[in-house]
Amino acid sequence: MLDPRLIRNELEETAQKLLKKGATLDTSTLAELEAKRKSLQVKTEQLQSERNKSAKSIGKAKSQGEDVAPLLAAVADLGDQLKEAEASLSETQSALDEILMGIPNLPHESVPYGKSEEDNQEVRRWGEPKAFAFEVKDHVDLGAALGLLDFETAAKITGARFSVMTGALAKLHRALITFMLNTHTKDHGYTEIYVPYLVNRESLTGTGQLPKFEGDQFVTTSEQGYCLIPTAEVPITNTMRGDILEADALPLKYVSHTPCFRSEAGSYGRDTRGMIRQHQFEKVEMVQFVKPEDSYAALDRLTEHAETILQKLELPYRVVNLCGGDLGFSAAKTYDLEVWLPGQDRYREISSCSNFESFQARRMKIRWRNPETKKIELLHTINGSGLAVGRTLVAIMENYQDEEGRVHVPKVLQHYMGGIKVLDSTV
RNA sequence: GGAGAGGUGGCUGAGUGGCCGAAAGCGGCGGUCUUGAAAACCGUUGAGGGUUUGUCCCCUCCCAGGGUUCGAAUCCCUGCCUCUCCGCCA
Repeated sequence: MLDPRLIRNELEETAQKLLKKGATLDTSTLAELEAKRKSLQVKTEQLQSERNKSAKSIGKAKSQGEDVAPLLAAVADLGDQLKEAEASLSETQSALDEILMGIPNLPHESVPYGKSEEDNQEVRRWGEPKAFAFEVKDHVDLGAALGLLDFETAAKITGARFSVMTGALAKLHRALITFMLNTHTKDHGYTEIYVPYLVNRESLTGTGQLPKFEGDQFVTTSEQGYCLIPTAEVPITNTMRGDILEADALPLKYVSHTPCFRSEAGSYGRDTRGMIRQHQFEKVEMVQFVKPEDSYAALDRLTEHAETILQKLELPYRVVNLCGGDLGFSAAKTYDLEVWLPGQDRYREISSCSNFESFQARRMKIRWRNPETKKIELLHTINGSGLAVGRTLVAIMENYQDEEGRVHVPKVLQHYMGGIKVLDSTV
């Protein structure tokens, strides 16, 4: 959520900034509602004050044994007036809140202008896409030939956009998770955390998936209406919901492996082949709670932490600064890591590292005591994938294939694989 | 699933209709003392919002949402959560 003060005092400038993100504000409706809220609030508080005063004097009179009947008569209709005023105030306030909760975060000034993926700005590249002396296969063909990756069976069990992995491929998938978690906990100072995979609606509202993106979630029909997490960002960030953190506890850095569930509504026909876009996938996620002044430096560090995984796996990638139009709802700035996929002859997103500034913290009331101002202030949240495990597996399969259709195991993963160095039809 | 107890400020914990935004203790902060520190003593210390930018006033908040009442932390209803015992279970 944006600071309501921006809507009150800097409405036009805010609307202007949101254009970069491709969002338009209905400024006249907002201004109207805000004016209404103001007058209703003043009126309501006046009535409340009156009620408090009269209640107090009645109490005093009663304790002195005076006749309170005339006093009671004087406030007879106050209750109804107050009830009415409170009702219209809360009505106006919720109308305002509903709009406010649907306004995306403002983009940081360093975010480039643009409408889509095409306009993202390449920041840097690492590694050189390998030149293959043979016709490369994509991961689907490689996996099928090895007999380790099976989409038909997944479709039978469940439906489209699911996969079944067996044997050494399933093991490699698991090895990746352990490798990533170990790297972030040992080398990058993150605390591993295990969280629920079903969350309530407050949590999804806190990080920004609700109310606007209900259609993207898998909602259960349980009594509580729990939702499957679309990313570990949701449960991890919400661990601190409503908390006030001490300055010396910051930054807090958490890493977690969870499955992620996404309905992929609206992506029909995109990436229908293979494991790139699934309803269920594993992800290792890093989340940090940081002081506002540190958040952009922390975003750079966190992005590097994600890059480290790709570098250790020796997978070529590039970093892009997302343009305004491609930026997510809650993000002020996002770096995407895109890994080279020989099967597609292009770079594909494998991690998304974002600074949300105080946008999520305001929704969740996550605050800290600032020793300098001696005040309680909102902190900043940042997070990033480190990495999307399924896509990393795809990248390994395609980048480490050989002419015989075998897949070599990256050096850093070999000791997680119990000595298996090559995935061929015998493993 | 059955039975019971309970949710109060950073923490512990008192408060069963008005004098309660809330005792007391701990913690935090400031001070006295001290070469410095500790101890002791004194003082201070919740959050959000409105109005105003005048620390002057006002409002809201004692799990959440309703209700009763002139007046609710306190009474009633619903929900959520925690704890104890029994049952069941990975």
